[in-house]
Amino acid sequence: MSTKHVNKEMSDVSRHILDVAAIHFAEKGFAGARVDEISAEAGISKSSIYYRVGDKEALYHGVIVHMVSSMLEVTRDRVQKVSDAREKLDVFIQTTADFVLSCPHFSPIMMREIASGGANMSTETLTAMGKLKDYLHEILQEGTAQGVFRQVDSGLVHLVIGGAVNFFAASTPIRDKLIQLSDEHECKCLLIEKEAVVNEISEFVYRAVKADR
Amino acid sequence: MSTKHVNKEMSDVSRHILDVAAIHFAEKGFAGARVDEISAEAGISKSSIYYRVGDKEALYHGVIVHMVSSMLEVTRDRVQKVSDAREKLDVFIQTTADFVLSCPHFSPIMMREIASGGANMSTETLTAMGKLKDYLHEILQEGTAQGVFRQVDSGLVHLVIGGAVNFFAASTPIRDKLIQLSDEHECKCLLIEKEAVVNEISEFVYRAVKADR
Amino acid sequence: MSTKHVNKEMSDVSRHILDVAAIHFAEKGFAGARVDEISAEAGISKSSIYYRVGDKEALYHGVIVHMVSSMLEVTRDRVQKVSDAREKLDVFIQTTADFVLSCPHFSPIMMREIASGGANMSTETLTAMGKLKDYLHEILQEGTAQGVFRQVDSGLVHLVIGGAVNFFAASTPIRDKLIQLSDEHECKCLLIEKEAVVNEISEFVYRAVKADR
Amino acid sequence: MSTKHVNKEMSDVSRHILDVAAIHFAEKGFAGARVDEISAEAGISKSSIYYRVGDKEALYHGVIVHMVSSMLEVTRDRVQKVSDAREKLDVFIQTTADFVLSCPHFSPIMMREIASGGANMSTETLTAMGKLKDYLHEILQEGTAQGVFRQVDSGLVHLVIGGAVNFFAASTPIRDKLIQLSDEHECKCLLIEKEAVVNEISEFVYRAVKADR
DNA sequence: TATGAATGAGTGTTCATTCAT
DNA sequence: GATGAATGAACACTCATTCAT
Repeated sequence: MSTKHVNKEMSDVSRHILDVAAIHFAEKGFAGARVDEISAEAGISKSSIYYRVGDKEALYHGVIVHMVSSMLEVTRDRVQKVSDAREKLDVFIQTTADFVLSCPHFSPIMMREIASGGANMSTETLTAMGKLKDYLHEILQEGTAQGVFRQVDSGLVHLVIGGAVNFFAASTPIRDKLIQLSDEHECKCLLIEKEAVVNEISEFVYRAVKADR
Repeated sequence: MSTKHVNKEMSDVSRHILDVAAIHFAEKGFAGARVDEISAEAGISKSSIYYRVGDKEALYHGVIVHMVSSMLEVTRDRVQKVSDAREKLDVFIQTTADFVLSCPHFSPIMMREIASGGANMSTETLTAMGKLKDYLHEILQEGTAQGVFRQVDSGLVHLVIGGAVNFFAASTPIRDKLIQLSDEHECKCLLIEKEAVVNEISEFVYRAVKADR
Repeated sequence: MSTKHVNKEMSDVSRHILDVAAIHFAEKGFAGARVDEISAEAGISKSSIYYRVGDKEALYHGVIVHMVSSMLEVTRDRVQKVSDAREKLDVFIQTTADFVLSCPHFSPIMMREIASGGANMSTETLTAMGKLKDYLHEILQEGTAQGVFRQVDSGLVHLVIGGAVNFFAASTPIRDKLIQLSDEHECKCLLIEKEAVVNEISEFVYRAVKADR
Repeated sequence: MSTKHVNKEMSDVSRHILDVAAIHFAEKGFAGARVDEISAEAGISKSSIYYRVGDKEALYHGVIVHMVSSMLEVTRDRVQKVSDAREKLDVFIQTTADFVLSCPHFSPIMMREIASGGANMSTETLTAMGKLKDYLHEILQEGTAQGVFRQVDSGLVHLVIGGAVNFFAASTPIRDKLIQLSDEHECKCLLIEKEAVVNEISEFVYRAVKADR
């Protein structure tokens, strides 16, 4: 892998390339994505992609690093603005969900990455993900100290939140297909209204972690 | 795609090929898996794979169909054996988790499949997955009718269970890497003992769906 | 580099591929040769070249190893047949020249290889070349012991023989161009009749190494 | 090919570019050399190389023309200073050797050029090389007239001198490798002391061409 | 039934060259 | 004069697939 312009501010062209690349990596995965297609869709020659960003691997890492660091930044900013533990948990979940839902490439890429055992994850990315888990850990610990949350494993909660939010975000096309297949019984679920679902997940998690009384 | 021997009993050789293929599809995804490598590892010539199973896509579908139908079968069998709604929910989660954890290729393959929007999922597979969701729907409806569960969206619960269990199963390598990176603070989570985690997830879900009083 | 069929008898197809490759490596060098052109000229698909022989580097090594080992074998056979030191020296030179002149790819490939400092020469090849030098060393030592040759450095003699023979073999096209350029004065040299040149070189070397009286 | 500034005095910058280029062409050949690398090592932008010197071919010709014309000039100057035929021959060989050994790029480039049949040699270069051969021809003719040299083909002698000197100069790295491979028997050759080798070659050639009595 | 051999259509990557500034 | 940016045209190499045996 070669990475270029690493410490410089990223140019608009590079940003555009990475945005297009993100779509392709999300839809087809690293191995399935085609540099030709990315270049064609970005309206930039293949050689220019190599000139600007580097090889396919650099493209992939550029996409992931940008996503994860953005998420980390957004989450930190928004969680810091509230003080109540329960509210913090809600904000954490809402922020996670907002980010994942507003950036449709995030879930597919992350889920594939997890599926491959983080084979292509840099330490940088892993550290950023670890920080996110640490935020949640602090929130839960604070809530437990205040008696609003029960003693609960933060890793597990993170798993549930991440799992639910990412599965929800990524499974939209599959759910659509499932709905079309089962026309006999009405769709009994609200999984269409995104906002409602996120609120439900938040409520769901709160109920699961709140102190027994 | 060509599929051969679809309705025949699958031979031991074909079974072996699909087992090896599952490992490769799980580790590298459809695009990343190599027919050469599968053939080499299975100890069967590439041409024989084409003769026995079909092309790469047939191989992939063979793997998925087998997995999903196995899961469906196992879940139905075990859920039928209990009668109490709460217990059924627990059995549903335990069975899901047992299956996912005992078949390490399941989560990676499914997560990639979801990430790609079910691009390679046959109607057969989708129907099977829909049935699984229906089981859960019935369990929850029964519990709600009995007053032990609150009114809750079954799609959402399915999402949470699937998300948590699959993320847990698939994220083991990444969690290991994260632990190695953060040696300063003790690992504060129990995410190592599989059985305990599954119980926690079950408890977690029960708390989230149980009736308010 | 990947090498295939290493220990097997080389098939006719592989032999043919290497023969064509030799021409291209001789004319254009390793970097300048094109696998596409070799494949086209050999009438064999590019993929088949990779299937049979391996990558470009394997192709190159295949060519070199075959040449050097052939030369070693031929030289040993022919030198063994004579007993007189002077005659041996003559046979050594004649054999070297015969081989180099009958295999027109040898000189260009060897000269480029020497020019690049043996960057692509395997130990196998180097050892074979070393053996050749050892043969000459023995011949000269024997002659010196018998009083027919003066005390002379075998490395130097090898250099002179190799240099002259290879320069002669490889410089034919350049000499032709030079002759065309200088039409005013008759070509004063006999460098057209190969056999005569080789005899001259042999005579030349003998005069240079023969004992003073 | 485009050549610029051909008739102008060459600037220091262009001289520097050609010097760096010479190293790369010597080490990797025309096809193997990289304009990027030359530009990077010369500390001059690629575009500037095109602006100053021209394309890759112009770079190559610039290097060769400079080398050959330098050699021609040096040889003429030094040969003119002596009058005795034998001494002239010695000076010719010494000058050739001095030039080749002091300019380490000469032999590799020339040997590759010969190997490729002079495919990239301009008439200018060929003429210069022809002149060199003519000098030698005159020297030998003079010596023959004076009865100190036997009747000998000047082309052949040129071949032997050129072959020996260039092979000696270019084969240093390979000889080093050969020496490392054969540690059991002492290195029986003096091919390490450059000056001695050149004297040996001169002696060698003299013995080969001197009149029989 | 089984496979070695062969290959077409990609696939990521390189590199000499150009051009606007 | 000088160069960063951009790219077309290769280029080595891969891989799923086929077919004669």
